[in-house]
Amino acid sequence: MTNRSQNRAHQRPPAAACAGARPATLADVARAAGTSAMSVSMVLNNACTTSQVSPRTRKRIVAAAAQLQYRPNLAARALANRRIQAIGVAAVVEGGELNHYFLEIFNGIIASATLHRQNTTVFGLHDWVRDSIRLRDLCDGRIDGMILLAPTFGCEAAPNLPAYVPFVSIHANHLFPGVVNIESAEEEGAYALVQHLIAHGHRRIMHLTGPMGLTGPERRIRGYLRALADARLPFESPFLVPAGFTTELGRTAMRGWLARHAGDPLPQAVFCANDAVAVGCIEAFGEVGLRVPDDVSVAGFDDTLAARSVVPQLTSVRQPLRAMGAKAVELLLARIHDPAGAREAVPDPIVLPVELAVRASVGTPSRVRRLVPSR
Amino acid sequence: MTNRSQNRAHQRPPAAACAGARPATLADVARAAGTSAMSVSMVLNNACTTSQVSPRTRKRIVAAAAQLQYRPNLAARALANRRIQAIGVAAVVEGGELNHYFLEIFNGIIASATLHRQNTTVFGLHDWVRDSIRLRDLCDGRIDGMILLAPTFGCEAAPNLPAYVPFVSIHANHLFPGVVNIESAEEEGAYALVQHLIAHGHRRIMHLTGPMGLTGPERRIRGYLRALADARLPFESPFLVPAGFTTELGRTAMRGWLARHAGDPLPQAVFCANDAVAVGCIEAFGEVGLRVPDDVSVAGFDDTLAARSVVPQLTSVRQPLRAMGAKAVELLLARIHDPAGAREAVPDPIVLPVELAVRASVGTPSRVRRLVPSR
DNA sequence: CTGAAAGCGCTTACAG
DNA sequence: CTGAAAGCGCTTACAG
Repeated sequence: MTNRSQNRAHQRPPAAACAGARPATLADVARAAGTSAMSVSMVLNNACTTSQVSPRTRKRIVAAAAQLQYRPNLAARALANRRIQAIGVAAVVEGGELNHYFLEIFNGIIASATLHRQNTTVFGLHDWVRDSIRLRDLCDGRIDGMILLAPTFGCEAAPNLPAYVPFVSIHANHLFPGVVNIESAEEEGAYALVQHLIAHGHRRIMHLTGPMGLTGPERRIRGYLRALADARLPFESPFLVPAGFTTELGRTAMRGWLARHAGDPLPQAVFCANDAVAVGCIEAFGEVGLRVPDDVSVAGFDDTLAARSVVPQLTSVRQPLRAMGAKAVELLLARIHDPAGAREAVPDPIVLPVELAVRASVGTPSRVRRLVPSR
Repeated sequence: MTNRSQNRAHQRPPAAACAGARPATLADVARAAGTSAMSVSMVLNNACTTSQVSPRTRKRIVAAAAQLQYRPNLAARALANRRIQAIGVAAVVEGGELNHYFLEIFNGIIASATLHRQNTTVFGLHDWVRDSIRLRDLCDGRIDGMILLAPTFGCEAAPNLPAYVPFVSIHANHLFPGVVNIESAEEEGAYALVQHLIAHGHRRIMHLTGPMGLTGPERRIRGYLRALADARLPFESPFLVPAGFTTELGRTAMRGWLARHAGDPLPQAVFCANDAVAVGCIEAFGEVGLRVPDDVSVAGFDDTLAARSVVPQLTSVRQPLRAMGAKAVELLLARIHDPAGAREAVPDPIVLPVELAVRASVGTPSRVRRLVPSR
């Protein structure tokens, strides 16, 4: 008995079905079945080389494997196969946390990955540009491919991605050569949402924007402007208010606007860059006694869990985040299996449709309201 | 040139810093530096065997490794070291999604794991008991240890965990021999919360419970009952309402109660089993025109993102979910590094303190309200 | 100071 | 039908 297995023997009080202190290897199974490791490997993998194994031997092998609770060692298998059956997911951890947006997409990724028997490894980055090297260092055999969640490299700082690992991005801010990007029809979604507000009779429609310089927020602004123009509503620049992508920033932006515009006519409806911002916006209105949707309508974007966790629930634009995650996994696996072929078959970027999620936070316009300056 | 590297050469249009179509190996670096693989391994790992390497050789090795963008292959390393530098996180995917509770704990796990340079692999299970075998099959070298998130095996169905992989659980429903469980002071939290409601003047306090048969919900009920008793408030059984752990179930439970008890005095405050339930509860009140906190106070539990994403924000019991995730990683790593030793040093279960998160959803009691039956 | 060699546990041509 | 052998890319005693 080696020193190693002695240590292991002490690891835990003898469990019920503890078949041994050390996992069984192929050689162990071969020995128990009175055959060679090769035959065991063939049988257990249903491999279909020229070689065949007799039913008798096969039966003995299966029995021995079950008896020893044999599980092929993943590291050894990965080394021999040059595939580790795992995909990576890289996302930026903002303010120490992965957010709702991540959670939704990740749910799609993990469902699809599990279906395809792939492991999913999550990498939390601090900053896309600064962690570009880490991204590259992660390509050391621990994953077969990687999904980049909303990467925001500028054109000037293209990521240094190795050529021998396939990448797929979701909501990338820029397109990278060789990396398929999965997007959604954000401009159309924003357009439809604002049109919806207009159909409810709203005329003075504010937009709290996302962070500037990013593709997503810009598309939402374009949809907003186009919907106003098509409805022949005037664009009023005080109604285009920079916010960000968090509840905090939404609250601050709306609060600030109310303070600066005391006495001015309030917006009848606010289209927010995402659901989190909408929540902050509703809070800011609440602070000055305005109720949603009675006094003012508010709408979000993304339709994350947050949209359904607010009272009233948010009218929002449903991005197919789960589907986007699942799609990313499928594209990635196609490339992993056929690095040369899968490339041309796919349009780049892939754009998935969005749809309006109509809920309670949008009502009909109330009479013109203003905040009394003294308040 | 082998067939394999030919394929790889076509994988992507020539990238800027593409150092080669195939990742460099230790042998490649050794060749470039004019030395042996062993010396390269020693230098790159700062290994401290008896062996030494001269500064000149060392310099050549470092230069060659950088030039070739050498990254040690993880699978090969894992095979040689019997450690793959990864931990697993197993959680049940309910209704196709990982929830807020998962997200919070996972944020703690990934932060700590990243700090310790460990990969984090997420396994989505459908059912603890049915997937018990899958859990075992995952222990095939792909992870060095595993964290079980809120496992709910009954005593009758103890999981079949292999002895050679360490496990740590968080909020386990039962304790397993050899698995440290990390908990939080849920009963005390519930007690403090109800005490808080009482201090605000509430007397008729309802509790919407979590799923029956689980430790967490039971502890919350005990805290609730004890707080009532200590304040010499009568326990009224219609005020102990079974719900569940989702917004849906919270809404349904509250709605149902209101329908069944039309004309009865309403609760002044509702203590909900978690934040999601509280959101559902607020919605149900909203449907019959009752406002929170003006007409009725509502409090949650857990203090997940949901608690801060509702308007009004929820008074809740803050569970240190992030800290629990981080703690789990640390305990697990201690066991991985010292399977024999780390065991006794640690109390089991570990109980972390909770604290009250006071927000806007709890106010002072309004006069006695009843719903008109006709409504 | 340096390197040849064995071994980690698999897979896969290849030769009986 | 069956198995000995080489190889995947590392690490680590061990012998110069």
